[in-house]
Amino acid sequence: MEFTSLLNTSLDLNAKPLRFLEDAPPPKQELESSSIELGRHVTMREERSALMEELNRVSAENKKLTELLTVMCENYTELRSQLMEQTSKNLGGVDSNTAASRKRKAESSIINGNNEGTTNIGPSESSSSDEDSSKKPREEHIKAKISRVYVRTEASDTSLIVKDGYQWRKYGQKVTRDNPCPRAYFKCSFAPTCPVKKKVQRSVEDQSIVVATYEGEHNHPHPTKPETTSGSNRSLTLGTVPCSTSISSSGPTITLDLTKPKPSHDETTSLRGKIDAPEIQKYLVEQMASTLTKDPNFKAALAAAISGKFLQQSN
DNA sequence: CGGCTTTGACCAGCGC
DNA sequence: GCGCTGGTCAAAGCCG
Repeated sequence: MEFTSLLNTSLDLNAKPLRFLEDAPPPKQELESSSIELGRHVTMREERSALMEELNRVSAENKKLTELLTVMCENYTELRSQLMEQTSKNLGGVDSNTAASRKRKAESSIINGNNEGTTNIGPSESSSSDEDSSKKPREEHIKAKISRVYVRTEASDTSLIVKDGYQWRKYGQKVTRDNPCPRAYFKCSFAPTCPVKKKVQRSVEDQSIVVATYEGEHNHPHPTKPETTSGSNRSLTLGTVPCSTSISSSGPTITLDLTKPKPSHDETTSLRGKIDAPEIQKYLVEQMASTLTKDPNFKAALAAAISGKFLQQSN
């Protein structure tokens, strides 16, 4: 998703820190000398009021950022739903042979270096696509249909259920060699002919993260009503809006996936109210922070921006 | 009673 | 060829 086309995500480091440096009371030594110069006219009350003012400004900015995040999520939701509709229109029928056939070799080449075995949660595990980009077009066809979703749940929650709005039927569970946590296999049961499969397994390194791997594309519209997976409410979601971070197979893009279950027209409006709930906002911020801090690209960009600002300031 | 989950058995790919 | 492994099948049991 092209968030950058919707929002200016550049780091505006001038916003807080520099203004803070300008407005905030000077360091202790300077404060002493300046207070001497000013004849001790700077009272503690003035200092406090300045701090309060700064605090209010930061709070307002925080609120503004929260609203920005909400808008961003809504835009993403809308775009994704549009994409899903277009995809379902263009791909009315999906080649079921590729989904049904046992293609362990091709699959392992796709999954290798991704999450299998290493289970690195972060952008370094961008999926497979880069490694195999020089290989056969058939693999490109397959990889286009494989996506990965990371969902943070409680580590104590042993259920491998990821609510995404679709209806899934569990057809198997297996303990794999690389991961002591069992892997669950699901088929889409919303439409009998739907070839989509889903594998759900906990991450080795962080058991609070559940990795859901989707294979294939739904050949039916998204259920209008949010479905509870397998009729169970055991999965950890926030009300009816399961929030998850997802890393698509098409690249290392990190997205905040709020489309599961995808809201319908009237639900889109109600989504705003759900997102406005404090617990949702808190969770969103946590998810965002978690995702961003795990992204080396973000860290590098942040470090470059900060160092750049320091250099600029020193000059 | 229908749909779902569980779980052991089976199958196929892969490496040695 | 054999063993290991991941993926799937299908019977049995559970549940609303």
